[in-house]
Amino acid sequence: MESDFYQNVFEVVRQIPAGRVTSYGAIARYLGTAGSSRMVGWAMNLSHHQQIYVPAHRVVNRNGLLTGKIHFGSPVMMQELLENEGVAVKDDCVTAFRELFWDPMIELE
DNA sequence: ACGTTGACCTATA
DNA sequence: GTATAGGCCAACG
Repeated sequence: MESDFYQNVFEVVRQIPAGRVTSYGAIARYLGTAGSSRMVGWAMNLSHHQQIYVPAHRVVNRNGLLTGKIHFGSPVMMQELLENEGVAVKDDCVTAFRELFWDPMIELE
């Protein structure tokens, strides 16, 4: 099924442990849609429509920048959520992003 | 139906 | 290491 792509994205994002962050490209690559990372972003956009809660705040871009904070309703909500989970965020960027990076291809293998 | 936009990434200069 | 260009597929107007 084609829509499985989104469901898979939501599932992977849901598997992200608290205090951890990942990138759209990592998920896209894990799903085999490497190069089309934008689709992951669209999936996140639909995540708000999902009945289940999707920790989209744990998903950031390759630079660790909170690009999608605007889509959370409040630009500070995403940062607050991350800080609440123990993720240090400065200037809308994850400080220890490299340390907190969670790769589904490695973690989930 | 066509054109533009978008929560991005990789490559080249 | 920074800057610019291209590519990707789907949804919105």
